[in-house]
Amino acid sequence: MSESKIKNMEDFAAVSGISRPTISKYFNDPDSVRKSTRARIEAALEKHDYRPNIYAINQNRRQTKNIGLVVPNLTDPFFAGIARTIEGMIVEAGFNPLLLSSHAGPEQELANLESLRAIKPAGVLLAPLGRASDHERVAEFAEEVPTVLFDANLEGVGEAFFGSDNDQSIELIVEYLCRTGEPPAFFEMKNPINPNAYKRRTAYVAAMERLDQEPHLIQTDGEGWDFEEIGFKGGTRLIENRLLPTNTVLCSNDRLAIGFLSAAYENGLRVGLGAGSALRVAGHDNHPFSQYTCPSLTTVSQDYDSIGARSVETLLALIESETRAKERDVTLFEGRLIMRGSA
Amino acid sequence: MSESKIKNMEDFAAVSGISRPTISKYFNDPDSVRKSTRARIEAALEKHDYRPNIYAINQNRRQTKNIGLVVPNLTDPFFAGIARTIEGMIVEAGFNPLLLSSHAGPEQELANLESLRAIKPAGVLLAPLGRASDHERVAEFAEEVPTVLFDANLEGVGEAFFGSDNDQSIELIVEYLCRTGEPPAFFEMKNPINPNAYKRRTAYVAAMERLDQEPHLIQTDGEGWDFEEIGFKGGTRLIENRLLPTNTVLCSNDRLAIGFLSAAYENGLRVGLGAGSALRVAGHDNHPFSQYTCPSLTTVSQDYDSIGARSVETLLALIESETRAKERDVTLFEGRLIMRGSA
DNA sequence: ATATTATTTTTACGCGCGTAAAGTTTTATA
DNA sequence: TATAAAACTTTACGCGCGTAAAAATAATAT
Repeated sequence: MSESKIKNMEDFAAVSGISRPTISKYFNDPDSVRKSTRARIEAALEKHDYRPNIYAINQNRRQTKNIGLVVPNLTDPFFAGIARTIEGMIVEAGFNPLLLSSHAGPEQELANLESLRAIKPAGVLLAPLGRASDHERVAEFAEEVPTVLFDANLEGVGEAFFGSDNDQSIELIVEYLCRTGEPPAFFEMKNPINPNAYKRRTAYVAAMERLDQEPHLIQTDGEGWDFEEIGFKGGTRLIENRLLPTNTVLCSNDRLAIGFLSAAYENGLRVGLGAGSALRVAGHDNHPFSQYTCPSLTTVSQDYDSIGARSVETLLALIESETRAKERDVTLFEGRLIMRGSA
Repeated sequence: MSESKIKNMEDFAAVSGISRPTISKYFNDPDSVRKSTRARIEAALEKHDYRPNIYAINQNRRQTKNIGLVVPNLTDPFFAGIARTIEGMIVEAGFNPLLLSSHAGPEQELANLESLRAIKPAGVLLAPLGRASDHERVAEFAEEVPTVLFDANLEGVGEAFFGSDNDQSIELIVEYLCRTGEPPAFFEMKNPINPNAYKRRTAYVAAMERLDQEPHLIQTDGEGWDFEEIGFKGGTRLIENRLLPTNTVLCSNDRLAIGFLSAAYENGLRVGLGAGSALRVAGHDNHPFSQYTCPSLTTVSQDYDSIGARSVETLLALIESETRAKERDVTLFEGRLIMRGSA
C-alpha cells in the first residue's frame, strides 16, 4: 500500500494508467472490461487503496444499490434472526442492506419509510406491523418504491407477499395435540396487532371443527408487543381462577407461550407430557428461546429461509427489470412441527 | 401539496422566492436565517414537498451526519435493546444512526467498519466483540474515525470507553447471595469472548475472599455466542454428575443462567429460595427474558441508560469540536440488584 | 434621517463520478 | 492480411448542492 494520496477516480486513473471512464466502467461491473485491463486495474488497486466515493456514485446513478429492510421489532429475537438471514442474502446479491426496526410503533414505521426514501433505495423489504400500520401511507410508499412484504400481509400493498401458511401450520399442531391428548384451547390476545394472529384464530377453529372437536378461544386483554407479559398475566388469571376448559393450551405465538409457561410455573402447575403433568402448552414460531423454556416448548417452526429467499429473489428481479410486478404474488410456506417437552 | 415537480434546490428556490444559497443555509441550520425568511421557506415547504438530495449534500459537506452504531450481536435481545436506546439518542441529536451487527464474528465486525468507512461517518459507537476482535485493525479504524467504545473495552482503542463496573455489580450479588444462603460458586465459560467475563471472574474471587469464603470457579467448555446452549450443556453435566460444590450458582451472565435453569428443570432440580428448592441460581445483566424464566431470575441490571447517554454525549462533543479526546475517558457505571425467584 | 450591522442576492466555482460521443487501438473472425 | 467488432481514450457535460466573494437590501441603532 503506497502512501500516494489518491483522492478521486481521476487520480486513480492516472496511477493505474487507464482512462477514467474505463475505471468507472470497471467499478460498475468488473466483467465489463477486458481481462487484461481488469488485471491492471486490480493490480493498481492492490497498491493504492482507492475506493469510489459512494455519495458521488449515488448522486449520478439512476439507481442506488441500497435495499431497505424494515422489521417490526428488532428487540424480538425472532425478527432479529430473520433480519440477519435476509441481510446476508442482500449482501450476497451485491446490494447494500439497510436494517431498520419499527419498534412496534406505526409512527416509527412511517419514519423508517421516510428515511429510506431519503436514500433512494432500489427496493424495500418490509415486514409491516400489521393492524397498527398506517395502511394508506405504507401503500403510498410502496407505489413510489418497489416494495415486497413479508411476514405480515397488508392487503394489496407492495409487489408481493411471502409468509407462513397459518392454516397448514395450525392444523398441523392442532392435529398433533388432539392425537396425543386432550384437544387444545386456543390462547391469544383479544385484539392482536398481527394479521397472522387472526389467521391462526380462524385456522384453529377450522381445524378443530374438522376433527369434530369443540373450539375454545381464550382471549386475553393487553395491547402492544410485550407478549411475554401479556401471556403471563393472562395465564395467571386463567390458572388462579381455574378457567381453563381443557388441560391443553395452544398459544397463538411462542412469546405468549413463554409468559404462559412462566405463569404455570409460578402457580405450581407442572407442564409437560408425562403422567405427573397437569397441563400441556404449545406455541407457534419456534422462537429462539423456545428451546430453553421449562419445559422446552413444543411449537411450529416457520420456514423463514424460504420466505426470506423468495422475498429477496422477487425484489431483485423487479429491480433488475426496472418494472413492477404484473400481478401481486402471494405465496405461503408450510411450517414444521417441533416436538419438545411441553406438549 | 401542489403537483409541481420540484427536482432540486434551484427549483425550490424559485417557487419559494428565496435565493438558493439562503435555502441551503436554512437546511443546514433553520435558525441561521431571519425569522421571516424561515417562515417563507417553511410555508413553501408545506406546499411543495421538497427535500435536499442527501447524496449531493454528503458529497459536499466536510462532515456527514451519519453515526455508526455497531453491536456484537443483534440476535441477542440485550444488545437489541441497547441499540434501540442509543439509536433514539442519536436521532434526538439530529444525527443519522446506522445500526450494524457483527453477528458474533470478527470478520463481520471488520466488514461493518469497512462499510461504515464508505459512508464517511462523523463518528462511530462500537461495542466490540472483545477477545475475538481484531484489535489492531479496529484500532486503525478508530484512528481514522472518531470512535467511542462501550460494553466491552479494547485497551487503548477509541476516544473513550463506557461500561459496567463489574467489580461493584459482582460484589453486590455475591454479598447478597452469601447473606441469604450458601456462598455461590461461579459458573462461566472457560474461554469467554467477552472481556467483561474475565472481569467478573476476578471480581467474584475478590468478593468471596473479602467475605472470607472460598471461591469456586466452575468453567465449562464451549465456544461462540450460543450461551444458552453452553449453559444448558454445562449445567446438565454438573447436575448429572453431582459436581456442584454448593447449592448456589452465580452465572457469569443471564444467558448462561437461562441454559442452566433449563438444565436444572430437565433434571428435576427445583430452583429457588424456598425450603423445597435444591438450588439457587443467579445471573448478571437483567436480560429481557430473565423475568420469564422458571423461576424468574435474580440478577444484576446494568445501567444502560447511563452508558448509552454518556457514550453518545462524548462522541457528539468530539464531533462538534472536530478534535480528538485529550485523554481516553474510561467510566464504569454501577449495577442494581434485581431480586427475583431464583435466588 | 443617517450610520451600522445583519441578511440576502448574485455570481461563480468545485465536489467526484456517470455517461455520451467521437476517434483510436486492440482483439477476434475469416 | 484484410475486415469487422470490441474495447479503450479523449473530451465534455451534467448531477445537486456547499460555499465563497461581492453587491444589494433590510433591520436596527444612534
